[in-house]
Amino acid sequence: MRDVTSTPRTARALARETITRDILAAARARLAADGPAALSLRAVARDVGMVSSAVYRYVENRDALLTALIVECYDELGAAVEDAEATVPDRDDVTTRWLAACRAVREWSVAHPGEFGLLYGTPVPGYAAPRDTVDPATRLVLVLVRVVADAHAKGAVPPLGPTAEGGLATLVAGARDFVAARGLIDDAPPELVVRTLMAWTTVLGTVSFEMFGHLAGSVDDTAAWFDVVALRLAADLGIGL
Amino acid sequence: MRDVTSTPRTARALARETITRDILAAARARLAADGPAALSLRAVARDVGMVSSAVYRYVENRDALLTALIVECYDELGAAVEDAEATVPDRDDVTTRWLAACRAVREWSVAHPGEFGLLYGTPVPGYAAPRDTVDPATRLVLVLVRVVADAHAKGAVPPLGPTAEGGLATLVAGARDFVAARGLIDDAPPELVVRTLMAWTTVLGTVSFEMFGHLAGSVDDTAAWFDVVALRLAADLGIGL
DNA sequence: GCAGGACAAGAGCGCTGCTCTCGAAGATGA
DNA sequence: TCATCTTCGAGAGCAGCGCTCTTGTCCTGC
Repeated sequence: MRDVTSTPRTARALARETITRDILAAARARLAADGPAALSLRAVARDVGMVSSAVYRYVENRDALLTALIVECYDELGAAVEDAEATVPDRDDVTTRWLAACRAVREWSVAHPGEFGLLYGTPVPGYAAPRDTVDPATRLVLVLVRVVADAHAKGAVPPLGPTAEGGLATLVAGARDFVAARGLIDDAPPELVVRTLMAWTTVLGTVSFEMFGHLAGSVDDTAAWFDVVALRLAADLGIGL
Repeated sequence: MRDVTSTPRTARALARETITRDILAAARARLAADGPAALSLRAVARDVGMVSSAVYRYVENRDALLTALIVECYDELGAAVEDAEATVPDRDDVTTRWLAACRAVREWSVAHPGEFGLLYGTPVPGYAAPRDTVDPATRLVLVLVRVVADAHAKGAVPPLGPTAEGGLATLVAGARDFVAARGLIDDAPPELVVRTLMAWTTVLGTVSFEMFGHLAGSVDDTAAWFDVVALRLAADLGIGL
């Protein structure tokens, strides 16, 4: 976002920076309050004491504002999960590290429902997430993968699936390249990759269900339910007892 | 929706019925084309050749229109899954029945992205799904539960989870009541209920990931990926080989 | 046949995203 | 220092939105 090419920090450039930050902060507050679809550029303009046309000096359009918010939220969520996982003292206790990371995902989501909807809900109508957003999105997944990779290095092996055909490797080729490129596991067992991807899907699905109200009537104590799910996923991954 | 109390089918009542149907159909088309958040009452009014205020004679407001569409979509999806599961000839082949039902969920969703977003995506801003929508929503889940119940009756038992504490029963009390009230399994094993709920979450999570683009870069052949997931879920449920 | 009700259309309110113009203020080169 | 050039904020305006109210017309039940 900030220009690297040592721009002279004139009064104008400084003002521009702070005002841009203000606009983003106001938009973030609106997002938290009303949800992504109701985010109105005019409303954030009023919040920062500007007329709507003036904010177009700082933000290209509504979509650009949403993109900036998406990046910010992915980053915040990723950081929260990183912190939660990193503060588990016993680094050998992979199950606890897994649980801590998963819990952090849910807790951030519960605390930020509007932001969650922006990240993982229905894409805003005409809006297509640009490339800038995929990188911050991986930050969170990386934490989970790292935990699984550590467990795998310690000898944990997931139970084999029903059809252990060779085509599995090409099916999840993208995901395998992803972990290999980051030096986590090279030549990861396809079954492990499949199970990790499934687990991540279930984690987010569980949070989604809770956030969007699809668990109503089936489960009351959603926090306890989430823990049960996360622990069973750990077992399916070959982690834990 | 339709009045049961034998309304005299005068020309006016007849016209009212067909026009209401036209409006719903137009709204459905708009929903499929533009997604739920962009559904505009004025646009559907134009599509049916009316002025916007005239539509309010037939639809209370935008939320009511959305509710009607939600019910219609849940019903359509439920019927599709029911059909797919029912046409599996070998009723003893529970795995195939499970796979057929799961595939139907994905295929309907892929064919109806806008509708999927309405059902399982971010709730529309000020909109809260009324009670009318929860019943049609269960139709689809019921198919999956019935398959699991049949497998259970045949002796299938899911692998025990990591912590088989007694609290599990109260945690999923709502879901157990749900299946008991419909005479599927009374006194269902909590572990089975947990596993079924988890499986349903993963199925929808997988479809969600595909629909909302979170699988991009990890998996290319999403249809094959879905089958792999569904089969592993069957295994985790104690169904299948 | 006539009164009452259903209906379609139009105007209007306040909101939205976004564009264009204009005057003021800050930055910059001669 | 001063003229120029750029940036900025405000305002007006366009087209669209959900929704309400009024008006005139047509249909239906008595």
